[in-house]
Amino acid sequence: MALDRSLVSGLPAFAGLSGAEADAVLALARSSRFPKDTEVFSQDEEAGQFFLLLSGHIRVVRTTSDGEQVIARYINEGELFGIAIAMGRTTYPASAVAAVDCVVLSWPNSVWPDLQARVPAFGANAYQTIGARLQDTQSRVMEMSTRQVEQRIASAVMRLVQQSGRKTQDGVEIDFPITRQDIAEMTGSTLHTVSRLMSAWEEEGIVRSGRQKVTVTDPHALMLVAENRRKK
Amino acid sequence: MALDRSLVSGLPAFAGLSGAEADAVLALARSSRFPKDTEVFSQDEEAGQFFLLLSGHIRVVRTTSDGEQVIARYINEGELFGIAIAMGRTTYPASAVAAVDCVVLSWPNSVWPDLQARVPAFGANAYQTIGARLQDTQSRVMEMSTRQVEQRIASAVMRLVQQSGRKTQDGVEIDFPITRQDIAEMTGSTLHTVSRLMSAWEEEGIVRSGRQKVTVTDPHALMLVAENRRKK
DNA sequence: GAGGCAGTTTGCGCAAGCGCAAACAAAGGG
DNA sequence: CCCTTTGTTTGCGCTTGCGCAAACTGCCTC
Repeated sequence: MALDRSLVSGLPAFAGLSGAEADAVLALARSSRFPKDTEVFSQDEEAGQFFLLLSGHIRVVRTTSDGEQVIARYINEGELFGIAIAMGRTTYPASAVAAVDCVVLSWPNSVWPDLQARVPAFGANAYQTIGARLQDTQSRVMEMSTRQVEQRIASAVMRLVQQSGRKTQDGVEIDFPITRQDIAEMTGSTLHTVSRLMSAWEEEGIVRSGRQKVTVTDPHALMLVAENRRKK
Repeated sequence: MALDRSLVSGLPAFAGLSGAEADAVLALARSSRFPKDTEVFSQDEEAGQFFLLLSGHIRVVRTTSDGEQVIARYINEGELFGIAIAMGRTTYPASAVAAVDCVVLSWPNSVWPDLQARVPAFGANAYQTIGARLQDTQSRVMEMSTRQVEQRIASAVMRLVQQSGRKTQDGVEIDFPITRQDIAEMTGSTLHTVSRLMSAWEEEGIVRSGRQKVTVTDPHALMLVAENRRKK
C-alpha cells in the first residue's frame, strides 16, 4: 500500500526533497499505529528501525541503572525519532512511549546507507535534527546548572506550550496529557515541588491546571517567572 | 606547505579514509597554533571554519545571558570541534579556549559540501562525533537530574582522568591545568563545594591535588564515590 | 626578594527544595 | 454506583549545598 507524498510534504524532515525523492523515501516506509502508553522502542534494545511521527506525541525517556527516569524530550508531529543509525549507534539510548495514540512511519535501518546515497537531502535533514537536539540538550544543561527550580519548571512549561500548545478560551493548553511527575522528570525536580509551584502560579492567575492538564493563561507572566524577573 | 598524512592517521576523524582521501582532506586544511588562554572561536560569532585539535586541550564554554559560564566539554587531541556547519548552524554555540598551548587544523566551511561529496567517510565521522556528543550531553542531563553533587563531581573527575590522564608515580593526573572553578562549571556547582569535597577526598587518600592540578591516587575508591557506594 | 595576583581553603549561617506522610480528588472499570 | 487506581495537594522537618567572608598560599613579575 503506497503512502501519499501529501502526508509528509511540508515536514522539515522532507524539506528540500523533490516530489520524486519524497516518493522514493516513502516507498521504503511502513506506517503503523501505537496506542497511548505503548512503547515504540525500548532503551538498550537493538536498533532496527528509525521513525517519523505523523501524528500524536511521543515521550522519550531514559532510565538510570537504579530505576530513576528522566524525560529526554517530547517528539512533536513531523519529527524524526529513534535515529540511532544516524548517530552511529546500534542500540536505542532511550525508550519512546506514545503519550497519546500515535501514527508513525518507520524505515528499516538497512535502507539507510542506500537512502543517504540516493536522497542526500533526507540524510542531511536527519543530521540537522541531531544537531538541533544537541543544541537543545546543551541548553538544558546550562539551565540546570545556572537556574533554580522554579525558573526551570517555568521554562519547561513555556517550551511545551510553544511547541505543543493549543489555544482554548482560557489561554494556551498543552495538548497532550502530562503529569506533575512528567514535568518533574523533565526538569530534575520532584512532583511535590512542581505541584507546589503550579498551585502558587494558579493563585497568581498565571496558569490553570488539573489532572494531566496544564493551561497557561498568562504566558507573559510565566516568561517573567522563567527569567526570575517577576515582581512577587 | 603540505601537511603529512602521518599527522592524522589513526585519528578517529580520519578512520576509514584511504591514504589518498586523507591527503585530499589535508590539502584543504591549514594548521595554526593557539597559545594558552587564547580563543579559537567565540560564542555567537559567525562560524567560518571547523577544526581538529592536533595537540593540546581545549575548553568549550557557554556563557549565559547574565554572564554565568558553563563548560560544555573538553576537547582532547584528535577530536573535531567547532563543527557548527555539520549541525546546520551558522554561528558557534559556544566559545573554545586553549587550556594549554594548542596546535589546530582548520578548514573553511566553504569546503564542507565538496568535502562531504568527495570523501563521504570524513563527513560520516563528523556526524558520528556529533551523535556521540549528543549521547554524552544527554547523560550529563541525567546525571544532573538524579545524582547529587558529590557523585557528579566524582564522575566528572573520573571522566577527565580517563580521557586525559597521565600516569605519575602518585597515580593518574589530569594532564592540563584545571581549577576548582572549572570543575564547578562542569558539574553545576560552586568552587567552594568542589574545594570542600576535594579536601575531604584528599583526607581519605583518594586524590592529591594542588593549584590547578588534580591527581587521582585511588581510582577505584573515586569510582565508588561516584556510585555513592563508599562506606564512609 | 618584595609585592601582587590568581587560585584555594575553611568557617558560618541560611534557604531552597527534597523526603516522607497523609489526605484528597478525579477517572475508569466492573 | 461503588471501588480501585492514578494523580494531586499540602504540611512539616531536615539536609544538601550555596553564599558570603576572610584568611591563606603558590607562583609570577618586576
